Amino acid sequence: MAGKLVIVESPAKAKTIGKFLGKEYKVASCFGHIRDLPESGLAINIEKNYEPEYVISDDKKDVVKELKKLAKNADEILLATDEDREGEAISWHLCEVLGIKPSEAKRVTYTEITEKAVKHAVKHPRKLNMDLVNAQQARRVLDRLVGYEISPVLWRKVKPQLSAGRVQSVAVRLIVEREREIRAFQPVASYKIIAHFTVTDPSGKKVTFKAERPVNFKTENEALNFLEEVKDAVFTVSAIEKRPGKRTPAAPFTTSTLQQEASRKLGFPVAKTMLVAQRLYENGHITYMRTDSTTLSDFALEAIEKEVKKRYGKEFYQKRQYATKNENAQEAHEAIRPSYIDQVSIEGDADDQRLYELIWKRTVASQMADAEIEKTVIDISNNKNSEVLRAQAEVVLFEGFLKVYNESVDEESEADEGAEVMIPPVKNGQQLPLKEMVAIERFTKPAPRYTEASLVKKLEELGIGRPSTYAPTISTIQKRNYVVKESREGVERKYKVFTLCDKKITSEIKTEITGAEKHKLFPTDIGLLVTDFLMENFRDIMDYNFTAEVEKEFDEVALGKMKWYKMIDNFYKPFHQVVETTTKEAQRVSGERLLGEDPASGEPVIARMGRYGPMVQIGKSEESSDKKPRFARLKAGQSIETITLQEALDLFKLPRVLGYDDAGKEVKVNIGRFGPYVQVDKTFASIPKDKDPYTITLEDALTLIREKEDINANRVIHNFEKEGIQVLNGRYGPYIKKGNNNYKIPKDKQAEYLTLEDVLMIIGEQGPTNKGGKRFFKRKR
DNA sequence: CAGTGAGCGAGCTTCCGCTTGACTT
Repeated sequence: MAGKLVIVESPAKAKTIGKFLGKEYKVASCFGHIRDLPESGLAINIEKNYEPEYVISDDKKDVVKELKKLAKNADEILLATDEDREGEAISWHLCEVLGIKPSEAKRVTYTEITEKAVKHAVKHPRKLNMDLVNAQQARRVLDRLVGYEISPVLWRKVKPQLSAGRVQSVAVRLIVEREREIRAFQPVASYKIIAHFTVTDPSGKKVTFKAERPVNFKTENEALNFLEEVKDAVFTVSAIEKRPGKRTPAAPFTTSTLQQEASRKLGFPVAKTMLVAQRLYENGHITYMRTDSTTLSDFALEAIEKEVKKRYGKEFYQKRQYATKNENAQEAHEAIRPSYIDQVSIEGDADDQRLYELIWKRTVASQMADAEIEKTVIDISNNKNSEVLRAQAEVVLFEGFLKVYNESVDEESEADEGAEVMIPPVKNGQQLPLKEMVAIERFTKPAPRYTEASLVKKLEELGIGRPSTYAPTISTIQKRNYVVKESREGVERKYKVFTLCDKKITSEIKTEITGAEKHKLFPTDIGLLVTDFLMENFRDIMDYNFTAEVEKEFDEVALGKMKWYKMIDNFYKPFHQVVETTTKEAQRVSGERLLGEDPASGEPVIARMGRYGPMVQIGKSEESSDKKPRFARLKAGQSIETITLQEALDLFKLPRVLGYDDAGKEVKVNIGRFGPYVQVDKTFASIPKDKDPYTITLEDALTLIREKEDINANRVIHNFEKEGIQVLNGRYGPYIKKGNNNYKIPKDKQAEYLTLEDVLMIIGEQGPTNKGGKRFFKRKR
């Protein structure tokens, strides 16, 4: 049955468009890129104008087979991939694979997925834009050259298995530099003056409100002097100012802003946001979730107008167009919005519903009126000096979009000490009885550490990365162990408070917790080391403007003003030279730091990067003597750059013998590759996070060992020694193990009653579930 | 799973952007 074949990228989109076009058209999906450079090897022919070698990706073999079949039976093929650089390239790859001459390809694009737009689009195909395709090839080749030439340098000079890339290395640099800023930060103390006044409101009720000195006093002395001066002062209202203001709603969601808001409002990590959004998209609840555009289609605008007027009244409606801020935006999709605005809520689990609700509110609010605000500022003077205290309050006169949605901000503002937002009506010249005044010591704060979402925001501002890669980039830099997401407990800090009450001044020292962090990104030692190395040797690539600059050149290629391989050549020649000289001349780096002398032996104590991570050692291996240095690995949260001599020496308290069990065997505690553990004979038991290997009691350690022995005793269900096959109890229930391969036990069989014949049959029928161990899982990444 | 901190190694590791799977050592 001949017909027309339309190829789009996403299967969910194929379904929607298929409905619009009817039986005459077959709409299929190619699931994104179908070909790419092979994973291993450079696969770029430097001599032949950087000709890339493309292969069909393993996971796309079936897709391509299916598309070929459909193409053979079609009398017309329409390439309807996304309208951006990558989409154009995907269409070109489809041509190459399906045997279509690029000059004869029929390229279809539309900006809005409505029946009218799509039907019009398939009737008016254009030609393939080879300049745009070449800009994509340049992008792809550049990324491969950068990644696959710098990474091996790191293997030789720092540590095997490391990676570098145009996006990830800069992301790590941001975190490294922020951390160094924070470490170097010296808090500066100052004194904040807060006064509380009590007045009687018209109904006769006593109301207390707060006023502050706009600027803090620099020193304790100044603050105390001020309190002394005003001890007997009379306070009066010296000015009242009312200022109208307004607030404007935020633009509809892009991938980046959705990730930020879901993080702030719902506490989602970016990967979770994308997972949930994907589900909402596949179920037809929202538009595409990987987008850099804030544009709403005419269809959506109309629906939102109707919804706002119906739900809130027409004074709440205001039509708005949002220009996309990001210069790099490709705008192949709409903003992220509900597919059907009249659906306020959807079916699904709690996460689905919360994210949908967020998207609904943001979308609707974006087409609503400004909120009108009245800001009141009251100045309070006294008769003892010229200082002015200020009380501020905000009243919302008209809610506007705030009725639906209010965007959050990144930095949690300082905890307000019992602030009274409402100010009772007071008159100019009115005397105000002082209830209490405090001078409280405050400290300046360093720039905040990045969260996953605030890092995405920063990357987007720099034009680095794309909506489809923000979440994967964040997980890559964590997987490579350049960065860890952690919560850390703060430290106690003392601060002074002077209180003026009933004409007496009292002083007090209080403590607060400072520097506590929740789910923030911290660089690891290897992240610090690699960033320093790259900054030293590949400063151009690490420049925050590198991507923006090459993007300009990709644009030149896309406009046909420059040949793509010429552009790459201009970059590669000097770049490769740097790779060569760095490989030849750069020293191996280990971040070695001398901490001091071991008081017991007089040997030097050194912190450095070892083969298995950051470590400290006492003594050096000298060729002349056969004395061996002692080693210990750093604990989580410790860093080569900041560890002190004492902290380093403490690490050598392990391994230690806690005592002996009933049978007189040694109970040992140590920290291994997988964390702290207790050992008796050949039984190892991990020490759970809530216990410390330095302080764990013999009793607790023995309990852990007994529990572990129990598990071990129940581990082996059957052992067919001759055949080298075992039936074992694993983390996910019983399984069969032969050599390094594992096999599932069919659901209708009970592990206990399996005979050797049963087991052999299962092995014969099944492929191993893990394909010989590591490889299988590595590939999935 | 589990000590390590290498001089002689074999062979391997790695990028960024498009898109969704299939189901567990």
